[in-house]
Amino acid sequence: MSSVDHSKMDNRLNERLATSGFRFTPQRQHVYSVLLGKRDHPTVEEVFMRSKQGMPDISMATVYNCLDALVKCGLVRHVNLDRAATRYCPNMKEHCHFYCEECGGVYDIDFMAEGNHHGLNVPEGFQIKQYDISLRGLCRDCASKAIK
Amino acid sequence: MSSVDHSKMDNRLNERLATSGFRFTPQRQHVYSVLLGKRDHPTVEEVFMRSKQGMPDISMATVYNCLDALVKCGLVRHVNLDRAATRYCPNMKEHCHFYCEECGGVYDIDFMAEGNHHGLNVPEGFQIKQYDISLRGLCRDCASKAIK
DNA sequence: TCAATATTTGGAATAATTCTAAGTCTCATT
DNA sequence: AATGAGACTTAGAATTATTCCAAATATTGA
Repeated sequence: MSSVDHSKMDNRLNERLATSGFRFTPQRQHVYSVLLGKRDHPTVEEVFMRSKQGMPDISMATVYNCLDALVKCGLVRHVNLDRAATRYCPNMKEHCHFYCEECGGVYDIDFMAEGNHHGLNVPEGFQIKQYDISLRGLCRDCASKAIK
Repeated sequence: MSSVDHSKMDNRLNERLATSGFRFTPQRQHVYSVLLGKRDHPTVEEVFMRSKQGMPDISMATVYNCLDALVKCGLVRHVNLDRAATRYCPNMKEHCHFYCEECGGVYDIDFMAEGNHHGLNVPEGFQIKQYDISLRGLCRDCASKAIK
């Protein structure tokens, strides 16, 4: 038995894709399972390398396409931390990311009522030097145009 | 009289550069004044174009260098919102960024005790669809190595 | 099964960022 | 004021990330 429950994952994936108007394809299934398999916030390049192990003919363009579809249907988040390549994260629980300026590692940080840093459950020994909060959505003008 | 107080700005800039081990140069001064002049979160390309108006011989590499120096000495923040180019912001007050998915505009959002969205002063009519919080610093391993 | 259309593929094209080497400037020290 | 060391700027090449494109293929609903 693998670490990921495939039938359950596929149902979830199929449903989410469908409600966003996307089709269910082996490539999207595979890329999603790759993300679930190792939750280390890989770059597109890394997802591509890992995906090729089980699906040697998959192309880079398809990996981009799959990741975009997964983000658009709410199964994956994309994370922009520095000026380097975008990273991907299949953890959709409310959480934030800690980026280590020294080693480049990315860690998930949960929110907690009793967290040690204003509700953030920052692990012992981690030093926060800076934080950023960004919101996405529609500005007033675009929101009012969207209604019409 | 220009909209920016140059003597005051130069003092501030000179001091900050010096304490971070950087030199004060006309290019850094100019790039900083360009950022202060129009606070619309420009990309490097945009900063380059604007900088050339008052300093026609400045090069792209220098703009990158200047922006990096300004970020490192704490006068400017760099903002990564989507997969597009990095943007820059000279507002060092505590605030966060709102990115409009439709028009691509970027707006500063202040924190307020009486804010309407959990302490965020989101303007009337703006629709928040998603938010991201990211922290930067040192992870446990890198922090312990840094002490030695 | 069939048609319509979404997706995949590989490669080319574009865009963002970094690197390099040579010349120039700044600053501290004479 | 001259000098030397090192930081900075410049232009362009190189690299890296991402998007675009057109043809082939796969998926879905009728």
